[in-house]
Amino acid sequence: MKQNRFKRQARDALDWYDANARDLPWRVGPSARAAGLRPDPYRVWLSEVMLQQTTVATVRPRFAAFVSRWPSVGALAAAAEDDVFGEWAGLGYYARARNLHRCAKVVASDLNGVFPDTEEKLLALPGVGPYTAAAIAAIAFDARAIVIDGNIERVAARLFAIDRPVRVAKADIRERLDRIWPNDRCGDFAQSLMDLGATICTPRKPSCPICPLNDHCLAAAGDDPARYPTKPAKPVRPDRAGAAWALFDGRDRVLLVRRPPKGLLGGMMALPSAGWSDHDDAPPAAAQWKDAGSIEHVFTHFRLTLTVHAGAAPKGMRLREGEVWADAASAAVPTVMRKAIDRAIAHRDSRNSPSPA
DNA sequence: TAATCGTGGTC
DNA sequence: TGACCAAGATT
Repeated sequence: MKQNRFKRQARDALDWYDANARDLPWRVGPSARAAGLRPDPYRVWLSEVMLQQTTVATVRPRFAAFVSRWPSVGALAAAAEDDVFGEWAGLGYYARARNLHRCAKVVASDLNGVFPDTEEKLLALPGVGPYTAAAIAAIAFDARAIVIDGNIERVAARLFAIDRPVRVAKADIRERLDRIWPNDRCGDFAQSLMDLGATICTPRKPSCPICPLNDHCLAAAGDDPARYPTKPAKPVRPDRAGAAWALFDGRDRVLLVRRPPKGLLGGMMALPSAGWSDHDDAPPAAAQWKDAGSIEHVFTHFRLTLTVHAGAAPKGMRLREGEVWADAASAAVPTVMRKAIDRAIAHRDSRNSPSPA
């Protein structure tokens, strides 16, 4: 297929994409794409939100679970917020789950269930920032939007040999990308650069010899393509410590409370805990607390050592406001809380049936 | 603007 | 083992 309407960089990337695009559940296949079929905006939006700072491998099964349970934006909008949080548990960045549900409600109620087809309107939706707005516009609607994610930023920094840190070179990168960006197949071009970044133009040890953009790449012409993009040094991660209390009833259930709607683990169910975030819970009432050991967890900006206390609920105990009993082994909670609950369960079981040393 | 916000995989 | 990294948004 001749594609003379494209600049050479775009033509080469698109040709490569036509032969090598990753098969992903939120995309349409090559034959459907050739027939002019576009992907479902709902699925594009959902995948883009899930993929924010999250790997394809992690998203794949979660995306399948979401679209199976909620096949349309209307279905998602009609869901209970708690069910959305439950499906999101373990995915991280929990503000995304809240904004996802808010966005679904806006689209379903105010926009008749139809996603906007322009960057500007998409940008107004909750949880949709500059990247996601451009990605949806380009991929779902083939609008001419310049899509810049971490992959494309890296590919561009190498293609144009941009020496300054990407933080300060953002406008320059956008300008240079604009010059080679096609006027149609914008979504495919964006995804071609993302696939290139994920499979060939990787952060470490890029496979320049097999790259379709090798002939155009200023970094590849130099002696160390991997030195682009330049990144500032990361700040050190401080240590924090706290306590969590796992109160069990007699039937393998554990007491959970809901975290405040904003901030760390916002809106998610969790063990009562204190001392490590800006929110402290009071310890529940137990006849006696036993030290169940501790767990470690690494967040984006600190490391946490959480001391876990395990106890049994007093007979006839009544739940206070916001407290619930949940099956300890299967409760939908953030990973740090899953570790803590598992630690408490292990402690309880080791006490009940000591294993041989 | 810079800080905040999770988690799992890789080398 | 620890540092880096992944289809960023919000305030």
